[in-house]
Amino acid sequence: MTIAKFQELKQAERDLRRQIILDAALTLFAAKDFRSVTVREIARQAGVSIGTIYNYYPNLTELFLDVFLDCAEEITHLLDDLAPISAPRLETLSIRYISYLNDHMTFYQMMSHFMLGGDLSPEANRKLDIKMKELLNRFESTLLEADRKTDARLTAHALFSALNGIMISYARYPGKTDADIRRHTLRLAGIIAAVFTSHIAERP
Amino acid sequence: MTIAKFQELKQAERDLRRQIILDAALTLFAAKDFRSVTVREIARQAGVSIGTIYNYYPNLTELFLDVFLDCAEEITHLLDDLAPISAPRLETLSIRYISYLNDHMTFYQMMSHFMLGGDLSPEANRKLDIKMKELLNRFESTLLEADRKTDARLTAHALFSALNGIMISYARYPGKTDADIRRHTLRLAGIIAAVFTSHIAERP
Amino acid sequence: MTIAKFQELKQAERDLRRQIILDAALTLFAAKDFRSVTVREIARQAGVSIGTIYNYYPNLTELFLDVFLDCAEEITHLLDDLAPISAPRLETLSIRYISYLNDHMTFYQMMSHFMLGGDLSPEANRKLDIKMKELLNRFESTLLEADRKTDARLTAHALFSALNGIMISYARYPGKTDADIRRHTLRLAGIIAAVFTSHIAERP
Amino acid sequence: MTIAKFQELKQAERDLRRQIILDAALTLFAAKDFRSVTVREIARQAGVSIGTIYNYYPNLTELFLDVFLDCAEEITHLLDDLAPISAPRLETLSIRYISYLNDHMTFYQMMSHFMLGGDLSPEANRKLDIKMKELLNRFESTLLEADRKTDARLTAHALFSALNGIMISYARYPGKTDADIRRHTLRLAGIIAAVFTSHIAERP
DNA sequence: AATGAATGAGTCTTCATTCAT
DNA sequence: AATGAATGAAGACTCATTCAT
Repeated sequence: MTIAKFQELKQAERDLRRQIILDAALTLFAAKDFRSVTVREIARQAGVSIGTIYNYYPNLTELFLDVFLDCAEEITHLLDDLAPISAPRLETLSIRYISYLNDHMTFYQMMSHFMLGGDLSPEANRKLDIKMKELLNRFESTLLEADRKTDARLTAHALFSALNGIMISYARYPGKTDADIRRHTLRLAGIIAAVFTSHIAERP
Repeated sequence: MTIAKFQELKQAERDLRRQIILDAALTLFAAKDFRSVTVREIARQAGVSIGTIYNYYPNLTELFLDVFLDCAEEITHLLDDLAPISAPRLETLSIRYISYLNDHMTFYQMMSHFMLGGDLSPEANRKLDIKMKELLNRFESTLLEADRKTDARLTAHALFSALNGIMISYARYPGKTDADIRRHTLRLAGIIAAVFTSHIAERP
Repeated sequence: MTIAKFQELKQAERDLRRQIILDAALTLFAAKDFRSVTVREIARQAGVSIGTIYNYYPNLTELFLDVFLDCAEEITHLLDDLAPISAPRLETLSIRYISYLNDHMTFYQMMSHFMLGGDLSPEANRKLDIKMKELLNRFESTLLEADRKTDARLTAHALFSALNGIMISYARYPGKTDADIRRHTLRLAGIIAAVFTSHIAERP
Repeated sequence: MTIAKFQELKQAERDLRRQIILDAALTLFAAKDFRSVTVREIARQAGVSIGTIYNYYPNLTELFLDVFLDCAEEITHLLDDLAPISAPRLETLSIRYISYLNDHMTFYQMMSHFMLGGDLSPEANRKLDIKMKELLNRFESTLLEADRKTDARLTAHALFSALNGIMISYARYPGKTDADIRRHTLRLAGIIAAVFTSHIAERP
């Protein structure tokens, strides 16, 4: 029993340090393109040695992936809490998603990185796929709640895609402030939500 | 007069070599992630020296950007030729755009790279903005043709975004072949086109 | 008395664990170059922690040396058992020695490592010298038995050298199997033994 | 014609710099175990940048191998010049070989390294084999000159082995100076030569 | 204008060793 | 005495860019 407790504490400490490393990485990502962040920087920011980083992750890519997965989980939960909310579900969902992306551009950059190019280990690939599927599920279930007649899966894919495209198209806008961009991307999210909502509603 | 001719030829030669370099880069991009292509590789593929490349471009980024701009121009023209086509304009536009992206993943990767992170010179930024606006214009004009009452500009942004998001979401799909991905992404393009079309039509 | 017993057991346990570590190292050496074997690997193979290894050895080099000394002792004893054997002593000795080297390339690699380069502590050096001398003694005594008139010490050195050189020259042979190499090295051992035997016999 | 000259000079310059790098490496090897010499050190010693080293060699191993091959060629030629020398050929050959090894311990260490463990590319392996065979040929031809009846090839292998073993056995000798070691190893070389010579002579 | 060798800062990663528990 | 996470110095190697020819 005591030993079990000890093990538990050990694990808790390990989890904590892992979290410290993740947070350090995330902090750095906020300041610059995540691809240009080095192990040394992360180590310094986390207040641990370089070796420790490799004690928790086999390589940088896996660390980056973990940051991504953490974010994916966070946004997934945020969309979960949507459930009790009443009316225009699609709009709330869309707004919330795009709002998150505005606040976490790194997440979006990583999504682009891993979904388009990233050479991941099979195991890492599996983890990525699972998390992406979970995220997608929130869109699907929200659509099902809005209209049970729709082919939810496919429409969910379309909606998910549509929202994801907003940032790639407008995260960068000549001479606009972050606030401008947020306003514009949220407006687009609203339009897309409206378009999909009307599409569903229109069905007899 | 003779001198003018000489200058002209000189310029033609220069343009040709520049095109050779661009083609070499594009060829390499077809085989691997553009971020991992080196100057040396491009030089070898183009049959010129490294120095020559720097004679045409101040740095690698500008060369990459030029490849991107070339592709942007190409797809813009492809969407132009749509004009004479009658009926379901939105669908044709969407299918054609996504079809191009399937064939030119590098273009899409670069769009993601430059739109999200790329540190470009002001001049490069300007060129990028112009080309992106031209591309966007095709979406806007197509929408206007479909329905003059819509707030075309904003809806065009939404549609453009929606389509762009397809690739980031599904260019990579666990255990699917390129053909599978093409089929799925084109289907999603169709759905998005349909959704936008029905949205427009429904207006009184 | 009881305390003495306790101490004795303690020591026995210590010796056992030390042996376990040595065996683990030897097992790993069978699979790969000993210089590329890490403490971590040895620890895992032995089923002990890294710290424990440093409890028995001040550093990796001393552990490697201990493995080497163990092997040296083993081969020395193998050559000892030669005593009762009658006739062509030199040949039997040579064959047996080279046969051992074929089976324990690590021993040979270590001999090369420690004899040529290894920076050892004075204490370690002393241990190495003693064991090498013991091994050499077997060659000397065998020579003396074969012919009491020879300057056995020097000829023993020459024979020992001659045999040692076989492996460095032919342990690696382009496109040959282990069996081929064993056959060839044993044949060379035979020749060298014959050469030395005839040299001794020829004396008036 | 002029262009040819130009190319020739270019190549000469390249060869020269390559030689400078090789010499730098050899100089460092004289002071410490060649396995502990770093790229940085070689670059500094050669007065070139790290990058330049990699401009001439794909990796450190190939550079080390080249140093080895150069030495192998050198000693091979030294043994060649033996030809005009009259009588006790085997002894002269042996003495000269061991003398060279005393002066070039690095060569011997490398031989041990590459022959026992070194992971080389197939191409590198081929080069190594060729040079070793050339070296071995000198022993074979010397033996043939000494006695045409012997199975020269095999005896050459045995002699070559026997000499090679001298250094691994006595390059390091407790409390002896370099001069002592040289004296002892040369004496052993003499004995081995004598043993082989008498073996050959004794044949009817 | 074309060439391509030289540059070297900067990267990730390894691994023997330490030491608090 | 056993543990094993933390350490961080050190290494090999890359590659965009420069510049003398």
